[in-house]
Amino acid sequence: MTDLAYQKIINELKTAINNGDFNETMKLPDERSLSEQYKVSRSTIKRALSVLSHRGTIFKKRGSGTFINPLYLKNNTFFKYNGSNLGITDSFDVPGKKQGIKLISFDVIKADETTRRDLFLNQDDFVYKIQRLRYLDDEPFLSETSYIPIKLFPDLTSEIASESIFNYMEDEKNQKVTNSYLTISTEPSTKDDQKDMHLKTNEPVGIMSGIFFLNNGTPFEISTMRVHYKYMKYDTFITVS
Amino acid sequence: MTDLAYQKIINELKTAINNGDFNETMKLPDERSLSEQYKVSRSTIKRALSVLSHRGTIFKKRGSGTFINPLYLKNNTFFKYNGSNLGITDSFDVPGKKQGIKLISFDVIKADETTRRDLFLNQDDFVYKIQRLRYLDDEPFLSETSYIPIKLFPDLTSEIASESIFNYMEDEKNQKVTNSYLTISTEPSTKDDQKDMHLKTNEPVGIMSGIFFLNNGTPFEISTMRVHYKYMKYDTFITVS
DNA sequence: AAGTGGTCTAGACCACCGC
DNA sequence: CGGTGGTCTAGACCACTTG
Repeated sequence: MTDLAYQKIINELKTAINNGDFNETMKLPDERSLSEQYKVSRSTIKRALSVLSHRGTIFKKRGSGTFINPLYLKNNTFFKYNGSNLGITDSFDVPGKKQGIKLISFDVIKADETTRRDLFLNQDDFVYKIQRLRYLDDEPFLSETSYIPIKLFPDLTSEIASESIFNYMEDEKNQKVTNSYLTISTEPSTKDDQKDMHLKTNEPVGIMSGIFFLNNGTPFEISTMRVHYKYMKYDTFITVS
Repeated sequence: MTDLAYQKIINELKTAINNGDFNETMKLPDERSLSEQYKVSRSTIKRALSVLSHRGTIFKKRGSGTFINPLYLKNNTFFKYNGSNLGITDSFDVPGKKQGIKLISFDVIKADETTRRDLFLNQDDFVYKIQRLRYLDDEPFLSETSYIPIKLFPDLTSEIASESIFNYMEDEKNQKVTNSYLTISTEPSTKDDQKDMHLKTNEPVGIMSGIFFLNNGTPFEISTMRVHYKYMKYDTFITVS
């Protein structure tokens, strides 16, 4: 998949951590040892550890060592950023459950003012409006409304929209979605939510809404996702400055 | 405040960007030029640019150059944690509203197994258990349960706990909370939530639960916050790899 | 072909932790 | 004090974009 040294080390360390290889001490080998072990410079080790640290997998203590973040091992979240794909399909990958997508609607409309602003469009640009319902093992858990400029993806079809658009972009068009802004919030469920996701009247939805960008900085998609509250779990690791 | 080269460059570039110095082309000077200009190695420039890129301030295009993220200039509210404080008091700062804290309980208890593991404690370590209710303009909006090891803060008092603990740490003890690992989720409100935060039975709470770390990597506090759904808003910027 | 960012090295020196 | 992570250097070579 990748032949970069630091990526390879990231993956191997992640595997080792998930494997429980360091569970006794919760501590990783020191950087100089890892450098010898993987036969790379200490800088490359630092780079790999830095990525894992920003993901919240590990944290470092100057003078003491590098440790596994205990919360990472709890691993009880549904929305997981796996380090290589920002799409929902991959982010909500639940082992042992099969994902499905049902296309609810697929239209081309004139972008309204807000959409134009967020996607950097001109007055007369058109966008696809796509509504989809996502399933885990035939259980609906997420309802999604997306807007994509037609000029960025003129040959998008309802067939493509019935599966993972991001994966199609990446596999077939060699374009990658590399950045996203998301705002996470929550609301009581609407009647539609209750019908779509089999919710009781007192059960809420999580809302994830934001913009996705291609790697050249072009805004690609606006999306609002309404998520069954039991599947609404988002992990975040924040570092000041 | 800091005398690190890469931090200084981050701040100077940020100022220049906010100043509109690069607005004509939306492009920053190339790395080799910046390296000469700031009289540091190219690696140090790369480090500074990398931080700004992860914050979403800029993005880089191999072969082309480094560009300002247009969204950064358009809407600064996305960058909520670019400031310098992870505390709730500062994070939920709503202009024009006054924050208050009501201390519900303040105890010292023996840490249970999970707490011990998460805070890296020994068998017989004790922790403060602190329950607080937070207000905006006399309207309760967040209920918080926290655990802090007594050995990290032996002189913590109920008076201090009645105000911002993070600000006290920073101002009086010169210790800074620099990292947090939070899981965000949502649930129907409980009877207690409804009473605490004046919620209707169908109105949910947002839940933010996780660990806060000091800048030396020591886990400082475990916290679970139940938030009135209208105040539950979390912004994220994600960059692949 | 020239210019730009990406990866990686080998090593120096500093700052902090715990014994 | 020894061991750990943090900062920074000077440079080599690679991969991609653009004219």
